[in-house]
Amino acid sequence: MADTSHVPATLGAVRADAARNLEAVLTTGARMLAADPAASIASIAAEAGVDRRTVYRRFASREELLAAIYESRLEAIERAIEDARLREAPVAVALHRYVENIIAVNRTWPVDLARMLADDAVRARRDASSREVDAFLRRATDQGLLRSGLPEGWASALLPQLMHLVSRQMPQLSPAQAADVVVDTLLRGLGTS
Amino acid sequence: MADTSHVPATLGAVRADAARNLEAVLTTGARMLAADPAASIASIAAEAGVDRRTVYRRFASREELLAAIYESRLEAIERAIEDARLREAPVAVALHRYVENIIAVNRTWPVDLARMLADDAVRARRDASSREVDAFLRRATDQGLLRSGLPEGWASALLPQLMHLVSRQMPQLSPAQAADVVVDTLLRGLGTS
DNA sequence: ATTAACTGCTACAGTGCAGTGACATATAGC
DNA sequence: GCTATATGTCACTGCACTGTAGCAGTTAAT
Repeated sequence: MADTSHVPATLGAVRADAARNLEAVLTTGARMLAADPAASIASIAAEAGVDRRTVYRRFASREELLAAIYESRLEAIERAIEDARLREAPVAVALHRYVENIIAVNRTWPVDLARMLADDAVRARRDASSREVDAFLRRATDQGLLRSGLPEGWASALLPQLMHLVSRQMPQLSPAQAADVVVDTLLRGLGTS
Repeated sequence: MADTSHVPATLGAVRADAARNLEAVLTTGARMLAADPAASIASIAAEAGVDRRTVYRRFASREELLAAIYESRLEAIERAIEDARLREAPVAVALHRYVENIIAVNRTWPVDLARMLADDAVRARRDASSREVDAFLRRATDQGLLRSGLPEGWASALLPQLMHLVSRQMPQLSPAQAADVVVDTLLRGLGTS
């Protein structure tokens, strides 16, 4: 699930255990920062089973660790969109596939992007993904899957929120089952009656 | 909107300007803590237009300030539930009224209760309110307003999320208009088809 | 007008966390 | 087994925030 492609090339040849540690720090960090954005590096390191100093050997600063975590989420989101083929696939298929993918992303990288939007590069990538989804939602509306006349931006705001909610609140559901619930609620709630 | 009934009785006779400052600190604090839960007392005081020391004259510690803010939100929620008459009023009426009230609460006290659930007293009050709403949702289901067979807890989780979303994301809508959107989405999404 | 309450300002100690350096130890790959 | 690489540990500095103290100035209520 997690990859290390955002790690500088000079670290490409790290040992297997080092790579494991790196991944543990990233995913554990994502989980802890989602629960408490002020989580200290010491607590993240402890939870990930490594020494605080080890984290600093990988990441020059707290800021860099956060950047790596958000980078992981951003990349996972971009892969999720690509895999769903939002532009070409039939809207009903693409919607379900996208939702299922994002739910998996939300569970692995539960961090909230909102805290990183100050960074222009992050914001640009997030906006690009958002535009992609917005375009898809317009296509869904044109094809009659969603009804028109809804408040501006309501569908765009509701969809991520539904996915976020089901990701956190319904851990007993598999991503596919959770996607069923989200899609059903969305299509009934915003669909052509 | 904001009251001071949670302030100890010994402060009941504060001067008018002092009461204004107190209210400013509470509402500004709620707004800033919602945006950044680690906001310092100094920054909250500055934003509220008072000295940091003044905050400490009202609240013995940061913890107490937070408690007062969450208390304000809790109380506002309880008033919102009472006013909606969830047990007696016709379900459609009660639902809209409740949603509209909570949206107003969310905009005045946008803090997330999740951070205070460690406190048993807070948790108990939140749970009591939640039970009240859950009972109402069951009544709505019995009367055919919501359909049965939905995943366990889905309606209970979705409703607050919809209200939260519309409170933050659609500031241009009045509470009544925002309530229209939420109720419409909820009833179509979870209603008897 | 007088008084009591309230506020602003400066300075201070205590604390926890970020980030760094040096050195000892452990381990994967040869 | 040897070596390079990665990790653990201790010890330190710097910084931001919490919480406290005293004093001077301001303002609401009588």
